[in-house]
Amino acid sequence: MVEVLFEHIEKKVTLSDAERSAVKDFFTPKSLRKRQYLLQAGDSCKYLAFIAEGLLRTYNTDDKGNEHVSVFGWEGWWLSDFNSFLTGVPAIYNIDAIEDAQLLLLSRADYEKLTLNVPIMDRYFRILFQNSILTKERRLTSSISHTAKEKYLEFISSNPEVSQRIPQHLIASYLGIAPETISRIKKDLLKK
Amino acid sequence: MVEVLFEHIEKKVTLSDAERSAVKDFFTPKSLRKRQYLLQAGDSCKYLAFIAEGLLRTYNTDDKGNEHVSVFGWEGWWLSDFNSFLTGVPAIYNIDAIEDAQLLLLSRADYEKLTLNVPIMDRYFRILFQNSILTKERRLTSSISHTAKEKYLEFISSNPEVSQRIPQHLIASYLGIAPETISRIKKDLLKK
DNA sequence: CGGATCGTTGATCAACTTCAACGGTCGTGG
DNA sequence: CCACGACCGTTGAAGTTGATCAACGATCCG
Repeated sequence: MVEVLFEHIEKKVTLSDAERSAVKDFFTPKSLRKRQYLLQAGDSCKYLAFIAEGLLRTYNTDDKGNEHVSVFGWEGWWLSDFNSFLTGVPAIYNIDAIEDAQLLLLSRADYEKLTLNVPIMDRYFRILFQNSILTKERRLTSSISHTAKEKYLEFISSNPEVSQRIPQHLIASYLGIAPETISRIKKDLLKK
Repeated sequence: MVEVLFEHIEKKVTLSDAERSAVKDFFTPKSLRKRQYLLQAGDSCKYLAFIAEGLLRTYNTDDKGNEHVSVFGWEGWWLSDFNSFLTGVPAIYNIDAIEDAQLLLLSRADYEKLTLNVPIMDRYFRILFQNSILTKERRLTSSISHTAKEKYLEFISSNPEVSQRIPQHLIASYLGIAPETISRIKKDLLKK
């Protein structure tokens, strides 16, 4: 399981054997069943979770009781309520499993220790976050300037495999459009 | 001018004198007049720009010729077309000055050198990006789940001073709503 | 002074949401 | 092992929000 993690890390930085074994010790494996929570809003988010296998979602519930998916995570991604994780305030997001999952957890304290003891991990996370910013930037632009149809097509074409694994009403929630609208978009596409 | 930069850096990490003078050498000052471009779409983005003074915007122009502001930057922020900066591909964003500005530029090569020579700067950027992710996360949630009115109110209340300095049609563009809509929202608010 | 820039207002229109009802499929407990 | 309920997607009809188009007024600046 740790191999998935190293594989992912070594796409971005090179680790010595010493570093590799130092890194390994900070992580705790955890498995999650479908529908099981990793984090519930209101709790403090104790961990950064690396997904070795499976599919999860981060979502929040607004004042009117509507759920909004904000992130999907699958093999090779990290999830957490970052704000809660970093500052200790109660989480506003829930995280649960869409598919059974295998995770590697990193606690707040260990995150600090890891980046201090193994400086190259600062670099790894810096690069990771850099890429994450690019992704969010793109999504923001898309969310602001594209139609529902464009957003949907963009999503499935930039995530061809995972989009198959995610129920459509969750994709709708992620894109901020009504599930019925996706239904109609698909119908519309078939006509042509 | 460099003091603004150090002030900002030292909010996140502590620098030794040696580090401080090492860091300083990597930056080139540049001043920009109102309306002047820092970057034009199509060019490659050569620099990360730290804003010591002034106000800038990042925007792109879509197929229909509409401009979409994606980021505002002011004192203490960094701007660039990240993707272009990191990968060298032509920029899709324009960056120009809304107010006269004083910048400190960091080239791609120097960014690499800086983070390699002064590892604590990896940490600085890691923390910077961490925060940037939080901001974008929030904006994404807002953009997906809030009404035009809520987005507008959120923007001015979370950016009380700068929002005064930005023309309203640019705020509209940033929020992805029509300028007329902001006009009507304001009118509506006055009634109460 | 005259044009460019920015905000306002009114009228119309389109995209998408909401509400309601229905059909299919999956999984769990009797 | 079947039946029932939860879950998910689909379809139709009606309603709303916000965009678009057009015209106008104000202000700023060269």
